[in-house]
Amino acid sequence: MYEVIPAVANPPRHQDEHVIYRQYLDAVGLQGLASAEAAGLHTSEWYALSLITFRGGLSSGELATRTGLTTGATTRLIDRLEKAGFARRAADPRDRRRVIVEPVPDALDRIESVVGPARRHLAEVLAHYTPEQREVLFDYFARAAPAFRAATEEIRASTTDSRRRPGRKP
Amino acid sequence: MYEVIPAVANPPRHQDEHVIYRQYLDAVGLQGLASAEAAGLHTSEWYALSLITFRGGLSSGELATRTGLTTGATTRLIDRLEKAGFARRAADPRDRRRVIVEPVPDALDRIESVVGPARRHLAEVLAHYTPEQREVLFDYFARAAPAFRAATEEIRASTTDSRRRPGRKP
DNA sequence: AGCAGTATCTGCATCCATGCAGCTAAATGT
DNA sequence: ACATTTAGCTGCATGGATGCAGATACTGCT
Repeated sequence: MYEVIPAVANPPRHQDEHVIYRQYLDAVGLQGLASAEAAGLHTSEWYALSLITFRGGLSSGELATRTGLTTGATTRLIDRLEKAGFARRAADPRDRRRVIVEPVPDALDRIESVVGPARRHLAEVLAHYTPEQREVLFDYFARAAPAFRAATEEIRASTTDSRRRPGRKP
Repeated sequence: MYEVIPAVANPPRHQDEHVIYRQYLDAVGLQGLASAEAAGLHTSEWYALSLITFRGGLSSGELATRTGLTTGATTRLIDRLEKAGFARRAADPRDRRRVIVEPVPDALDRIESVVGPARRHLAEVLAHYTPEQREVLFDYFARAAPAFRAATEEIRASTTDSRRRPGRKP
């Protein structure tokens, strides 16, 4: 993550930070996974829901592109999200072929209510910083989010080869 | 997450922080997901690998408990991790029935090398804080990780009912 | 030694997400 | 008007993860 920084000085602290950060990211990731599962969402559904929530709405095709699924699979994915009440389809007035997938706010809150209680641990952690320190933390959160999104895009872009589905036959 | 704090004063900033934090967590989660996929890992595999990596090694049974899978499914899971080179089985000298699953360090580094480049975005973000500010940030990372792990456990514990596999029938 | 309990593995069946290919509706270009 | 392209949906087939139940190997107790 930041071994990019000139390695000239590589004091023990550096290594510590690396490990700490890695474990932190891992912990956040697992918590997200558990949350998704608690909401009854599979990975791709959670991923898709995040995307449409962040953008406020996405067309089926855009979603297909972003997730890397075929349009057919995406249709099914939207079906599932819709059935579970997390998203709904809306018509695009500009282009009547298109389908805009929107998040359903109530359902999102529903997730939050499932996950919220457990997150009091986080609240406790955040609570014991001074206002100035919180300032720093939230500055980081605000800056890091786009950075993570950029990293995600790069990682996904490089994963078109998908070692997981090797030429499965003609 | 921290709406637990007395809601008496609920200034706009509060709401902002909430949104910022949520989007941040989401971004981190998606990045993790993308990383896992880039490494050719499915959700449960990634989850399991994180667990054994954090603990340095876990028995098959413990892994089954933690993941919520049956022992049979866990065997298969370990098979896949082993085949992919991310973990290996080791004998427990104390109890020869048991199998200890250990992470393979090289494979972990392999993941890091796939994901690392994209994370330079994060490095850039972290780089522009002063040492004092970094101190605060890493203090948070170190404290938040266990908090997330605790939250994860609670969430999973409450998800035994799994609305996803409704009485599927004899 | 024998017996009960425990840890893991294996065979079988099932479920479900996904790819693929063809289809219809709508937009766009000539 | 007609042809072409684009967006999304549906039928069919496949693969892979998982549960379940029984098999096997080992431990610990008596």
